[in-house]
Amino acid sequence: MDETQAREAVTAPQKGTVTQRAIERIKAMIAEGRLEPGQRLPTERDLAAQLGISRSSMREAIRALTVLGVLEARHGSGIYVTQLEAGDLLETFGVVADLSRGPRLIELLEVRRILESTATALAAARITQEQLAEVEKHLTAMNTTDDPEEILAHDLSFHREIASAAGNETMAAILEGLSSRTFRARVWRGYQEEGAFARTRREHAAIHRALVAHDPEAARAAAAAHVGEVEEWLRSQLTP
Amino acid sequence: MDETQAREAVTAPQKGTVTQRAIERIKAMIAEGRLEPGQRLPTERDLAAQLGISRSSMREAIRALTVLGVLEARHGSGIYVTQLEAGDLLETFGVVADLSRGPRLIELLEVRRILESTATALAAARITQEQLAEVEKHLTAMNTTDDPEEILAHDLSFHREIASAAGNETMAAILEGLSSRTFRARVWRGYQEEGAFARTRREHAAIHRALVAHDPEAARAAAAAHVGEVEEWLRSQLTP
DNA sequence: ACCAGCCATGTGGTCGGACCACTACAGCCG
DNA sequence: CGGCTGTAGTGGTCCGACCACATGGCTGGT
Repeated sequence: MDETQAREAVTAPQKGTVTQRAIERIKAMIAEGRLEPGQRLPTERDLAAQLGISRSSMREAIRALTVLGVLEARHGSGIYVTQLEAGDLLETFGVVADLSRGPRLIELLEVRRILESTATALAAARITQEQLAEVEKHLTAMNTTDDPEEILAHDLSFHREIASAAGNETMAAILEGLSSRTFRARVWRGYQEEGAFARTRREHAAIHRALVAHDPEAARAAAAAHVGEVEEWLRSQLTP
Repeated sequence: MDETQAREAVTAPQKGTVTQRAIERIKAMIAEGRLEPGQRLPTERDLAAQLGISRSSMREAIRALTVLGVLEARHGSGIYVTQLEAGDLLETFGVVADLSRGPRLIELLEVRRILESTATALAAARITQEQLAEVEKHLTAMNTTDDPEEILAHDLSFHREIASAAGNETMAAILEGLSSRTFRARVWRGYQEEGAFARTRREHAAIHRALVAHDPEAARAAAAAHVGEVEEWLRSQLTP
């Protein structure tokens, strides 16, 4: 047993699986600042040797941190720490939305209503002319096409631009996850069949008016009503 | 159609790594309801054979879904689908908080302020006598000890009980992540050194009063002020 | 001298097999 | 009948080999 292994034996008392320990070690390295965003890590083989575990276990640890958006593996090049930006880390939030059903779907929508209304209110106070123009672009594009796929895409962009204008990228990323593609697609499926499409258009117009007027309270109310509308519909679907 | 496309048509679309595909396959199985919460999956060896990949790759996929809180592996027993409850899936949210620094920490705190104030307002309207008693238990316990570790624990429980009383488990789970252990510990380190401890006690008392009075507006204001206080302190620390 | 293209090197990605640690259950023994 | 033990089956770990890809230096031509 060499000195490295000897130190490990004292430092790391057998808690949990070796892979779990490896995950914690790497996370700790980043938290302590020993690994900067964008920096390249040692190779899988070296890392495994450093922690005294096999490459297989180390790969599982790396894979775990990869899906969490903390690390990024580039085939043939190396492993890198992500920029640790909101978007990188909160991508997993979409997974939650995708796998949630029934009552939890409504709870998620409730959270979205709270955040979206506040974000829209903030946006009304802070939005610039350029950002407003971008919002309008998606609004008109949404109203001039009949392709549901395209409408959905512009709808998402519409809200994303607003959330971004609120000046909190973290909140924007969370809302992005809560409005993830499959999540909305699932809800939309039966939603627009009930002729609620015109209403959605009116609600978007109301939000836009509040943004133009820089009226936070009106924006909050309009956004809350918009999400609440979907929320109510979904609630009625679950308890017929 | 070239040869590559022809081969893909017969076997499987070669998009991304095999592990990534395996993750998607399992996620899809759950999303489609073919795997129920709590259900036991086939063994790693069987799963690998079914998808035509090696056990190593399958293990990485399983590990990835494990850290996301979707699956749970019990040594010697098997792999199971979690209950897919908010707590299971949003545990990873704590990782984000742990690895966030600087401006993003403030953004996270801002999100927490929005959610916590709303949750506290909801709790004021809905809280029962039993839940109120539980809240009071942590409040008094927090005020009758000097052990910072214990104070922190009761502080966390205090807010968790309130969030739970709001009736939205998903929101409670998110707030739990935003107040994760290391996150708060980091902030507290220098915070209470500035004699802000008495103020924290007053703020908690104000929140409690609002809950007793079933006054949502007062509760919202008290909670917003409470989190905002920490937020302001942190902001001043970052831009000296 | 310069540049394009090739190729050696090193990296992550995949595979198969072996063994260990643990759980669960059936069957045995008291 | 109940507790105990043995055993089959599971996830956990390790090893070594090979593949796919990215990179940078080197070779060959111009």
